[in-house]
Amino acid sequence: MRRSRQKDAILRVLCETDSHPTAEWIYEQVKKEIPTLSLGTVYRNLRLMTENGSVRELRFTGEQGRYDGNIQHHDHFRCEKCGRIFDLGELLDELIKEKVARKMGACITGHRLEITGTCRECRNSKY
Amino acid sequence: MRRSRQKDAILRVLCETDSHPTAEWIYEQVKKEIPTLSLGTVYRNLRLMTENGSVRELRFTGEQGRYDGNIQHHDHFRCEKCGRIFDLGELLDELIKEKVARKMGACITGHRLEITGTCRECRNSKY
DNA sequence: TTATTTGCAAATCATTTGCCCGAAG
DNA sequence: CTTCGGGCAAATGATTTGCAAATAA
Repeated sequence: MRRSRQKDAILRVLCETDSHPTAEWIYEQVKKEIPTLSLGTVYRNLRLMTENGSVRELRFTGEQGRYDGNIQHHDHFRCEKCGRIFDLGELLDELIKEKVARKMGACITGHRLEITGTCRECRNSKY
Repeated sequence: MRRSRQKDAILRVLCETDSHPTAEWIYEQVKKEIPTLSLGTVYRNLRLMTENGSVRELRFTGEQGRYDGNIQHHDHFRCEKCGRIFDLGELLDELIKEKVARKMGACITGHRLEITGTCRECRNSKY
């Protein structure tokens, strides 16, 4: 994969935020710096980076795809009111995975865990 | 929500399988019985039933949406080779959720957990 | 009767692709 | 040079929607 100004900028923007943005949002940000940028390029590069492991793709319930610059495994909390996604550490312990592996005769390579609820702010907001 | 022949058939087909089918697959099955059925009706009704809680929508992998007639909470194992989705019991224990709730000041309403790997059959297949 | 649901086709929306041109190595 | 990446616009594929006709209550 050849390097480019747009790839650099996309990855930088993604890594500088902790907001798990959509491709669209990244596009808007990078456009400020490279006005000729096209949305297709953002999708293309996010996909390439996901494939080579520089980026993680999150795909929650029915919504648009979101991206995470933090590739270390971690689980997520999604607030059902405001839609924000927060990082949690790795919650699922190895014992559970081993238990599943044994019971199913399967070989486990990963997991995705999303906890949902209402975040502190939304609980405290008036409406 | 008014009852209808197509709603009954859709729900029956979904509950009779354990294959976590797509809307398309359900459509093919029900079409055998109601040849005039349209795909739009399947989508429309699956959505209504998801909203009123008769059906569960699975949407983890970026793939097409899948539906589950078993509405009791349970987690899933997805084989990355054959793509099949197997049911697991409820794996995530309450303690973990409480810990998250306390740390985040959030109120937890649910979770989705998908474990991925290679199932027994695929491990044993030659290719 | 009359309110809902259906079937159909057109519309949406996120994402991907084809193509030709400009840039990277 | 020569190959790969970018911009653009058109294509795709899943899902949703608008509407007139059909059906459940």
